[in-house]
Amino acid sequence: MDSTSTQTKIDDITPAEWELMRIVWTKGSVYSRELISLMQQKRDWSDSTIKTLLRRLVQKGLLNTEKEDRKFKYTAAVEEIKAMDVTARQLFDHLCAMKRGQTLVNLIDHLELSQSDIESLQAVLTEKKKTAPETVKCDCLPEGMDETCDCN
Amino acid sequence: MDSTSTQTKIDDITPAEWELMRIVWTKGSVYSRELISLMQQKRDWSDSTIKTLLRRLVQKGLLNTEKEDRKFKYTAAVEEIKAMDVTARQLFDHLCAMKRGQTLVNLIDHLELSQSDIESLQAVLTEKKKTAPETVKCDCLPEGMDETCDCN
DNA sequence: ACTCAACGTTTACATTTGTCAACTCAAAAA
DNA sequence: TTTTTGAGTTGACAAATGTAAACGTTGAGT
Repeated sequence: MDSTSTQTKIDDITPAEWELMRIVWTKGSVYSRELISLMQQKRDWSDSTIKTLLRRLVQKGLLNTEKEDRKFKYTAAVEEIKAMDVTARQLFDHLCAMKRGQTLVNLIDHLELSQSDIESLQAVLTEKKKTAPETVKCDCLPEGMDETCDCN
Repeated sequence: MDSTSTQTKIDDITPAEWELMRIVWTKGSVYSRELISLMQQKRDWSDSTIKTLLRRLVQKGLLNTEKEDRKFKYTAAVEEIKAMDVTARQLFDHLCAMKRGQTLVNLIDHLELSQSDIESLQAVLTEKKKTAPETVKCDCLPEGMDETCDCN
């Protein structure tokens, strides 16, 4: 992956970068100055730090810049929902397949969701239930070694 | 945080470390040899690499060791579900509060869940719906700046 | 025309993470 | 007893990440 590559590394957003991306996604497009001041109201980061993060985000293909006067206007190069989906899936890939459901239950129990979020979730679950398997096997051990799994 | 600290860094499990932890959690307790051979059936990592990861996991307080003969028996120092929960919450903390529901919908749609997982999810949702707010506000911008939010 | 403030660019540096090779020791085998 | 081998320990190193100072350029104000 050379520096000329404009490959989007959507699956590689660091925590610090998420914070900036959220602002960009929410505002649609922002100038660095605005970004910096908004960011500094949430985190105690220096201007420099933020500029560096911005530069890296552009390199990673997550932000686009448009020169306007002397300054740059930043806009997201990837959809917020897309980034969220990729990241969430990535995380769940690390979890034992057998325990993903429980993790979701705990997560949902902990999150604040709106009435309509809940309705959408119920809808997708109803649909999913029609073809859901009776059980999902643990996939923590190498292929063909499932018998050894002590999963409770 | 000095090296003598045995503080459990449960919120700081790297991808490579997850792979090892999964094996430990699934098997309950394992000797490094077994761990290494199981791991090598999934990843092309050298013995050394795995030993290093193991060492770091012990340092982080995620694995416990028990000397038996010359070798160590490794056991998880934290519960799998606990680690999963913490990690999942951490991830969702990075996402716009307003779009967490949609992300969950997409995630659930993509995961393979068992009948009972789905039932548990439906149960928790039914319960949650009773007190769920009508809407959840975007929390991407600094406090008191919500009005500026362009969230769709 | 001169100076300063605002922006972007370069450098820098400590940590963390992914990956290993080399080394030490004692148990096991020859 | 000498050798081999399996386990754990050290040292290394590059890339990624968090953080930030210093520097260069140019438009705006004096």
